[in-house]
Amino acid sequence: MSQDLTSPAARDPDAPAPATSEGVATELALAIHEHRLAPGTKLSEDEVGEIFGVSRTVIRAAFQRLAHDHLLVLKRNRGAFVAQPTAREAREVFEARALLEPRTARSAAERATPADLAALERHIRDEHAALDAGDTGRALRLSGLFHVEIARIADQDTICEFITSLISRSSLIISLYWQRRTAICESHAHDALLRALAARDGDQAEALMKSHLIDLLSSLDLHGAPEGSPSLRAALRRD
Amino acid sequence: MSQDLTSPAARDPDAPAPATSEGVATELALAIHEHRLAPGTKLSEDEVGEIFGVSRTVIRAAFQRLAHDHLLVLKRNRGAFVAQPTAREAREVFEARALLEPRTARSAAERATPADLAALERHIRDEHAALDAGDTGRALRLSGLFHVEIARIADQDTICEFITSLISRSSLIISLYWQRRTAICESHAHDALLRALAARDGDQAEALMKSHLIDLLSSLDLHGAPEGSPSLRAALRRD
DNA sequence: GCATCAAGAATCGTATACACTTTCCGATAC
DNA sequence: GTATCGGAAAGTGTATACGATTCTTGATGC
Repeated sequence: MSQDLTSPAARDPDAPAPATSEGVATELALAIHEHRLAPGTKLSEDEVGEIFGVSRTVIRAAFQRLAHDHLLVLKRNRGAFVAQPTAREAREVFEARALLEPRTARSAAERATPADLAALERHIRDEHAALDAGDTGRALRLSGLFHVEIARIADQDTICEFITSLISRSSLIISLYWQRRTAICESHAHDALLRALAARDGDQAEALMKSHLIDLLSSLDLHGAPEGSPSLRAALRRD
Repeated sequence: MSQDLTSPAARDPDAPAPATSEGVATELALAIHEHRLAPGTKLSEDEVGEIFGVSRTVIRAAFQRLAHDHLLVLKRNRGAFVAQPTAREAREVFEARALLEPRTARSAAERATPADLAALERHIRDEHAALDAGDTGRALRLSGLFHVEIARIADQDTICEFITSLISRSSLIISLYWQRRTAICESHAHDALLRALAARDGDQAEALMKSHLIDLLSSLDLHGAPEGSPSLRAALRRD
């Protein structure tokens, strides 16, 4: 429906087919994160099932998983829609990140191995490359993965899971509320974080992460209506 | 299987039937929280479906939801088992609670209305009553609900959701690792928290919550093998 | 007597079928 | 011309059926 899940860019031709609910969920999450599926888009079970070559049973399981992560909203007897976070929800997500991520960055600084640091550096390089190539969707996703990687380094699975979920939602939030005028992306903040981690400086890593999150939140415009096409359509169709 | 989901105590006879996956999930979660379903117990789809009078389709959805909350563990082609949190997982859950709950208690202190305080007081009364009645399962569940209620008062849905999930897991953890010798339950800590909230004292609420969580964690025995029947059974049956 | 292996039963994974709800669209009344 | 009502179409909710995997159990060989 309107979005091209079938295009070569959306589905890797090498991968034969996910065929599993987890695979479908991952694929759909990727499409949402990279903004190929716009907030408010309705996902039909039949249609998605046909695209992935599986029955509605598998699709429904994938939808349920994504709904639990707040990437989709399920409306009984009406279907699944890509979530449209409200301004309030956006503030709450960043509030939660502010509670979790700074302390996690400190732990990461204390535990990071050379391999970890190399992985982070690679993330930053990829992010810059995507930006230069003009692929902002991919750049934003990689930017989020940088945060997830830090949480992983901290070696706290439970907190890492929460942070992963929050960053996943942040991706949607940014696509709705990002102010284009601040074109200078936050890459420098990630560079500084990496340096703090490499220096094993927990204090600085915590402080940097804290201010980075504040910067991120302040770069959003949470006062006006959400950006993009959905605002009009959603208003008219009252979903 | 072994546990009595069919007993009057397990299923309210007044309620005709949940019939929905959410209802089944709630009912099963309650049974796990009150330790009527022991960690490691296998839940058969057919059996649970027959008990609740619905098909496996509904049951599977409920299982998936509970697995996402770490109350169940799904093993492909083998079935659903009540989770058995490891000592490491227990530490992680309390680590996450330590990051989230103190600051949330502060917010709650700043926002609590008289109605909120009354609800908290009621929770404490119910908890004491359950303890006096010897129903420790119910008492522990109410003790957890006290924390959830504080998160709800803080009016942060996202964080509240995380805390709810963490407390849900804590219930399982406590059932596995609780040391019986500390019989004096934590009721006094809740009383003190309530007083801090009533006094609008955010600083004290935050401090009290922090120390309360430390006390809780230290009352667990995370060194030996998990308590209760599962330890032996699990060792023999190597799940 | 013990281990190994195979056939059967039990259970899960997926697809399909049917019932019910929602939505859409056209006809009718005002 | 507008609003309201009714029926058809589309889509979701649930149950059932069938294939695949795992577990059990009894027989066989060493």
